[in-house]
Amino acid sequence: MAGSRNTQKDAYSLILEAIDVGVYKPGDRLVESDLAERFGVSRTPIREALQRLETQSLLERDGRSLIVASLDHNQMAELYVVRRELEGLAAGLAAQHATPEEIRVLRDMVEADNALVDDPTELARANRRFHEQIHLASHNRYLVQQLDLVHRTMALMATTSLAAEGRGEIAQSEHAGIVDAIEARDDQRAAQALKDHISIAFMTRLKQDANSRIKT
Amino acid sequence: MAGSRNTQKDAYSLILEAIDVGVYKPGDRLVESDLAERFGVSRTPIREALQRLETQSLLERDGRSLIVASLDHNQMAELYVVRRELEGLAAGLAAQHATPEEIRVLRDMVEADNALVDDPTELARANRRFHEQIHLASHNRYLVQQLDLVHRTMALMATTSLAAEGRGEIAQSEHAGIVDAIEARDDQRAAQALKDHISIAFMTRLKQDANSRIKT
DNA sequence: CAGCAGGTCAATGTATGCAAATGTTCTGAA
DNA sequence: TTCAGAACATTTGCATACATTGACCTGCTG
Repeated sequence: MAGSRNTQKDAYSLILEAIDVGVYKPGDRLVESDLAERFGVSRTPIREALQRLETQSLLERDGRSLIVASLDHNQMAELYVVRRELEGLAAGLAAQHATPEEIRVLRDMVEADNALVDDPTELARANRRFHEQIHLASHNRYLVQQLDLVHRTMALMATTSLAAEGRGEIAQSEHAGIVDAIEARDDQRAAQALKDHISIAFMTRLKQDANSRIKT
Repeated sequence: MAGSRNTQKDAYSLILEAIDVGVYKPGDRLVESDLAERFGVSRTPIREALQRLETQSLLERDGRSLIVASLDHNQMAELYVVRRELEGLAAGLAAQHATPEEIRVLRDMVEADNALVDDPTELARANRRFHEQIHLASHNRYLVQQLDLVHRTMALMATTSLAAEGRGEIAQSEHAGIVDAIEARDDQRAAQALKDHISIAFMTRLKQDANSRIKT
């Protein structure tokens, strides 16, 4: 009976979270009946959840069955190109449309997150919240939607670039610069700052990958 | 038995097409059992299709049931902002990564489409193919995916901007300019040309809407 | 006459059964 | 020993039956 924490969450969120946490890793096969049993529901809602995840390309077909999608180097590079552009757009729009309250929240977040620079896991979570706040400040629901998709896809990448030595501090100062630009209502600078931020994050990730390859 | 054109298409494509063609218009309620009967399948595949369409925000919930989403003025504006940016990115990437064959196909398309300037319906179809070809030429699967989403959402807008008087010819010359830039491998110019093209299309649509409002 | 309560009905959400397809393993022969 | 083929097991896809919930309609009461 230990596992019977029947939260009200639907199958979709449950599976998504399981992927996010790493219960299911890229390449793993997801069997409907297994999931149904694990979550204590029938196959029907599981099927629906799986199809939704497939349309978001978090899952992909391998023959007839579904496996957790994995990102090779090319896919990562392609994803970062799109992410860079969309995040840049979001920052620019945020500089134009964010309310004073939203900007204040961003500022507060940066300050609060300074305390987390030594905890990569928590920092990653905070980082996600920060970026999401910028997305919302763009006041463009389609942009928010598309960036959600991008970030969900990024969950397929094993590590966070914030785990890199010293990356936390630097990312924090970049965040501060982005908020400065938004506060100054300078959309060009905000967009550029966020694009640069993403580029650096990507480079950091590439270096991490290069290291882990050699270690293995 | 006339209606028994049992194409191999799945429920998802069938419903999508029905929305595209205008069988179901924004605001219409989609009832599972009706669709099941109409397409000669059970509710199960219909449900799955509906959920997929919902995650793509082509359908939205109204209470417990699903209706075809509709775009108000704000949503249209927001959508065009995102579209402009993504299409611009696609053109820039196409200028960098398109193969000579892909560029040749684009060039041929523009020439062939010159014959269609007086048939808005056909021109709209051709236009879609042209843009899709540019998306593919970007060689970025995530960008293609996101632009697919944008274009599907645009199906919710009633008219095509190509129906406007004289818009066909002008759009054609804009297309030619975009291909020129891609062929010259000038990604900046390609991106800007496509962005401008989208801006003009948006303005055209706004004017159309303004007219139809008064007429009504 | 208006508003509320109760009931009825229709549509959604869930479970389960069945058939078809796919992948796997075991056996037999070259 | 290896490869081919067939039987078998697993899993998906679809259909149908059942449960549940929300909406609407009617009738009663203030």
